[in-house]
Amino acid sequence: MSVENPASDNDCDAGKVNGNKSEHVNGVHNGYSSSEKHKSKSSHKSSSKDKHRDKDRDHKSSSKHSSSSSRDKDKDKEKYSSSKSHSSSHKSSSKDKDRGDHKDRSDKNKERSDKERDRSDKDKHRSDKEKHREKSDKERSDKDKHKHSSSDGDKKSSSKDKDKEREHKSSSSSKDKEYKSKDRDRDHEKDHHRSDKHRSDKHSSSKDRHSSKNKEKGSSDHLDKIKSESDYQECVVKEEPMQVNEAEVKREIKEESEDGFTGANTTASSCDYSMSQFKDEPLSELPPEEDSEEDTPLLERMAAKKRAASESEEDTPLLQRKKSKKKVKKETNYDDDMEDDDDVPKKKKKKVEKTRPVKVKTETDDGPSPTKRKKKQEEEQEVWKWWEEEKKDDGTKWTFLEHKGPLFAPDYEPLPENVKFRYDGKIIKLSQDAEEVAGFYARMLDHDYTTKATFNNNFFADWRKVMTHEEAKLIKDLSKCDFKEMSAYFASVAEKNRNRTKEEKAALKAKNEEIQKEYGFCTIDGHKEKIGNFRIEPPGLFRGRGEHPKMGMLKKRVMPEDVLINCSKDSKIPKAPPGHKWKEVRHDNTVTWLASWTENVQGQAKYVMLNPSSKLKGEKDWQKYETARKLHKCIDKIRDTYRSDWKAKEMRVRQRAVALYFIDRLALRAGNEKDDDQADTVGCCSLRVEHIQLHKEKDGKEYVVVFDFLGKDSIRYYNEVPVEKRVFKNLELFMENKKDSDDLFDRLNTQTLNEHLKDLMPGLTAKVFRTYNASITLQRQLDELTDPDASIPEKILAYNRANRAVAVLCNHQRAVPKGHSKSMEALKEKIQAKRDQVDEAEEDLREATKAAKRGSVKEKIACDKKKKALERLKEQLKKLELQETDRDENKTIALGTSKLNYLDPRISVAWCKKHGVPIEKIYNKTQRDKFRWAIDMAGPEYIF
DNA sequence: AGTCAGACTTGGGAGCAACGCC
DNA sequence: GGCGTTGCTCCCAAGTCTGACT
Repeated sequence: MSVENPASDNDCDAGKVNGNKSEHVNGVHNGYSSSEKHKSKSSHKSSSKDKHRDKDRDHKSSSKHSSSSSRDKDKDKEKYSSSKSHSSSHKSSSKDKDRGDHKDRSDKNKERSDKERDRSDKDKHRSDKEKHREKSDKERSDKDKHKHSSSDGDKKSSSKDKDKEREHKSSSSSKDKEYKSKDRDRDHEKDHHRSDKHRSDKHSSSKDRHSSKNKEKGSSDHLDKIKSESDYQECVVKEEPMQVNEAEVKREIKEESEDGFTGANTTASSCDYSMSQFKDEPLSELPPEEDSEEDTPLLERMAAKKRAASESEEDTPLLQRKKSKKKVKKETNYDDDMEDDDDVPKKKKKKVEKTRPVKVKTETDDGPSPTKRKKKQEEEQEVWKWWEEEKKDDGTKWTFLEHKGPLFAPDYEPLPENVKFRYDGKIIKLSQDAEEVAGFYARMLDHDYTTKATFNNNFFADWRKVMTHEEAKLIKDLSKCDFKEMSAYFASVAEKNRNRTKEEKAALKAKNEEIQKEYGFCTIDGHKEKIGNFRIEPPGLFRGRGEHPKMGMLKKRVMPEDVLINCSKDSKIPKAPPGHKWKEVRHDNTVTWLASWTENVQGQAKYVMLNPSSKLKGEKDWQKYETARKLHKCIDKIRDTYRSDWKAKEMRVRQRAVALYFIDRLALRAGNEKDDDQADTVGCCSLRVEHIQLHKEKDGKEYVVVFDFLGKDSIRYYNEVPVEKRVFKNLELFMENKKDSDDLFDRLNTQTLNEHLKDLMPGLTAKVFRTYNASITLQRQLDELTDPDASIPEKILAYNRANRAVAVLCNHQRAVPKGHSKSMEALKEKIQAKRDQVDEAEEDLREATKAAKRGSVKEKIACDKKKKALERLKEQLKKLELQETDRDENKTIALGTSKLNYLDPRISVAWCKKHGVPIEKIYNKTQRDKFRWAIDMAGPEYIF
């Protein structure tokens, strides 16, 4: 198939509107009879999507501005900078948008209530919509029928999915050809639609936006590549077949199936792409095209070959290690060994002697200074080596649990008499409840939130609810309220707190430690463990992220009467505060929470749970990484499966396959459906047509998909990804006859996706791909970037770069730290000063060398000294320069999340041990506590 | 089969303590 | 010891996923 259309022409497809929008909205449940409740929800959703579309436009146009401004700022950046400018630009843009959005918001609120009214009407119309949907499907197939007289398969696609499934099972493989020719014909068709007016405003503006972004992007860089993995295609298509690896692949697959892999039938043979083509380039890890030192494609390919060769052996060292450690002879059963190794969290085959708490000496390299000694002592605390114990498999989380219950927020302290609240210029003495809530708002007066209409409206409505009758009668307009004195008072209190004397601070610290001691620990199965959040959330105003419709609502004070306590029957039951009682005391050992309550704003349950260093959390974490490692073993098979599914006859299967490809390759989140009373954010399954743009050619690359949407926490995901032609064609197909606000994957949801994944591998869910790809990326980046002969600071920089690559892959962004530019300037000055010193020292050395040549022993000694001084200075300079690079590269990327949640800690531990880097340089105290199991068990040869 | 509540993980930001430099 | 900076901890919102219920 040849490329027939210029790049932008795909845009028009999204605009080819016909048919009823809810056809597609409801498509997820296509063909199944749904409950009335569901029906109304679905139809409801379609109107909300119009709203979303408007919102998204706002968001997009504002992002255009910011990207160009940040372009100027970031002009002089070296590597990595371009991808960051995207992210930073987005953050500022969404803030800008927030400020100018009030009107919009109230309109939307209105729209929402209209929607509520319309809901019942929509229910009525639903059956009509279903008819429309069927009609539309039929139209599609009719169209195809025109083109291909033999396309009987597609006629069937107009009927319900179940029927289709049945029919397709019996239909022949000729349908593949059909699809191919349909694809071709759709290309033709799109040519006709080029002048379609739907391409117009939105698309031209978005094109502008993207072109500005491209400029901003500048030359491609390492991290961008990791994120966009732009040469995935190149790898797949151009990579030389590797004979040796292919053999290994076959062996591995055989082993996998022997291992009990019960995946769906992979039809690799019928696939256009042979396995060897991508065996060596897992989706997560692609050789950059044209980058500097560490990124040459040739090198990468060589590394990939090396990797592939070593991958097949990867478990052996581990096994050997384990065997030698345990001195257990298990030579006869390979599978058993494997399980022993990999499924430890699930079951330990060999019963390990139950460990008592032991003093664990941590791996510090600290010097003997008093403070450090103290620190060291703290680290030598009692540690429960739970990972050496046998794991229970019966679903119970504990047998004994005792704790003090949660700590409640302090009671409200009324304002001093001299702090006044004014309404319409007049001093008003508020009742205590009204004053407390007013205080919540006054505290946030300087915050962006109070410029948002939604926030203000919600706050005011809830505030009025706690007012006395008289207050409510009087206070009717928020704009007439003057909270300034209150705000100033809170600011002064904060100031005073900051300036507390040493003694006051010490007293406060002691008090907090006391509280921590009393409430911060629990006893679980004979061990004392730290609790994560023993404080009940204090009342305040709800701060939803992004455009949250409930922002500003009052989060009420939680009372003991709202709280459930969970502990064991035979424990000392915690006492409710005097004069109060618990809502309930239960003894449920199948859950891990100690206390819970339901928060009033969203009606969500909140829990008091254990600290990440605890057994319960650690075990779960360990298991998570083991599942990801299991995925590593069958990832090729799974990739084969979804690639062959791109050609499936059923739309449902095709959509699932393409979605899975995105989840795997781009580490997208699953994307559950959301209600209208939450911010409009999406993940893979909930992507809408408006969130992607298709370009047959963009910046010299073929079949580019541009993703632009708000993900979790309303953080923007923007990525231009060249995809394989088949994916591209499928996307065109999915977008056909849909509106911008329609679901891209209308036959897919997270439940069905995860069900499918479970069939491919037990325990597999969409989330596992993120963990897997993050961890494997770290491991490979570390292999690639670490120079064994480099200094420790250089190695740490390499580690941070590898970590950064993962953060970019997972789209973990942060706002540029407040004082960033200032601190960078200071650092630059420092570097310049050091350079001057180096120059001076060089000059000194030159003269000293001259003198030494003709001079005495004394002068030679002086020369040596100068030499050493120069070396020292150069080293210092290098360290500073590394610091500069590291800090700047980190400007808009948040490393913490990936480090804490996605990277198998054993990879980092092994790397530290292998390269002689102290673990403290990578993990701080808290992180070391959390990952103690990994630090203890991983040797330098550990492989993910 | 669909829906929903419950349980748990993931996520960025605010605030403050600790650190390092002068 | 003062001050600026860094990094840690806490906070709590927002996801994912499961399993019970209808």
